[in-house]
Amino acid sequence: MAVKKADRNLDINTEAKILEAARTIFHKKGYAATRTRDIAEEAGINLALLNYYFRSKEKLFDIIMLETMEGFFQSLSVVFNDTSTSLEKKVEVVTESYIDLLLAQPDIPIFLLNELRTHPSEIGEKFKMKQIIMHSVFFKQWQEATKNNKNQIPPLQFMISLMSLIMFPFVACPIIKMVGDLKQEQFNKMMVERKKLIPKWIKAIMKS
Amino acid sequence: MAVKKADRNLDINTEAKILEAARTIFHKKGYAATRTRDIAEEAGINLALLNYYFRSKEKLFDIIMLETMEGFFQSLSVVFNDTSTSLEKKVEVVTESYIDLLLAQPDIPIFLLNELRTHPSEIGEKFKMKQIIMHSVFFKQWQEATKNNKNQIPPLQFMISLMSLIMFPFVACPIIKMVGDLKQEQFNKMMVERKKLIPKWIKAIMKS
DNA sequence: GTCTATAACGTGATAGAC
DNA sequence: GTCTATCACGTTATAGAC
Repeated sequence: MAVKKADRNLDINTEAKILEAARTIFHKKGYAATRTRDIAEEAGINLALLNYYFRSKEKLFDIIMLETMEGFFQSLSVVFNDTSTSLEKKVEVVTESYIDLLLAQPDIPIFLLNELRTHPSEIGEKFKMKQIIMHSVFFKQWQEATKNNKNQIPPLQFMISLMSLIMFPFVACPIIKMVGDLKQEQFNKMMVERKKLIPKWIKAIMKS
Repeated sequence: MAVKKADRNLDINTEAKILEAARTIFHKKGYAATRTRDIAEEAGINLALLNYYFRSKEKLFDIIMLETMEGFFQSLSVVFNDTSTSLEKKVEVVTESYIDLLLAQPDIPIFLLNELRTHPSEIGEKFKMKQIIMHSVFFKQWQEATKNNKNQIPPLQFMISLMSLIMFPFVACPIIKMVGDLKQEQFNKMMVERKKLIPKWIKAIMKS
């Protein structure tokens, strides 16, 4: 018997509803600008229930922050440590998968960067990002590929540049839309084009 | 007659002291996380005095937001519209001047980007950034220089990439310091090295 | 588990003396 | 102009009925 659902959340439990709402609001507005009332309303439940499940705004935020960082760095770790693909292929895959990820969730980068800066938390420190990135297969391949260049680019500089080209446009989205006079749809189309451009540019940089 | 000064602000007027304090705190924490009490304390004055001079937190913020945007885009506008320099020189100058600017005030980019995203204000709209950038001498020179390339890079894509390479490292500073295990001093040194790397990379990209 | 009502607290803003 | 004291309000968190 089909049941009409005004809200697709009706079939999941309350805890999950609150988590999904918290994710949405925190990502969009950041910790300080978020009110627990907004989250409760977004979840379609009462404010008291939020504290019943998660004790406090801070504890709820920590959960969202942790899962967001995990989700964000997991893709990177998987691609970077694939021993079966070439360096060039890795650049293509990481570009494409991150642009797809950010087209779906464009608020993630600035959320993470802003909270890491303004909202002191030990969660950031737990991540062994140094291990994930600086000791990855990707890095060894990159050093191998460039070891005969006359001016070898420092690995960290290269890594930062790749991530800059992929992520910064999403961070600067409001300004880019103003400068280029773009609607959201046109912005997204431009980011899809970037999937092809970035690997090409990276090749050019590596040969320089 | 020399006067001892525990605080270099003692010799400037109260309004200027409040503005300087507001700039510091807003840039560091953003609008929502800033309390007017913090600004008053930083300025070494009483909370009531802040409202006496600026009426409200919002009005004070608008002043800081406006001057910050002006300062940030002014450099760009000047460099981009210099008719006496070549395209390559412009890339060098804009890279160097912006990296110097951000070494002195590293919080500016993420402050601007985060506030433009989360804090609806009409100030952002006042800036004719489209005029400044898309109709600049820089852009005309760039189109001229690349018109014979087989795959001409769209101007906006190019512009975004240049700005990404310069600004994103400052936005991602906390993560970069974690990944690379760097102290602030080492991070700054790396950014100084980037002044030479970025123009070289941009040349490589233009030839691709 | 879920709600209503309210306590407890923090923050922006003002009144009024000096 | 500058301060102390306080108001007014919004927000987090809890008590207690159901």
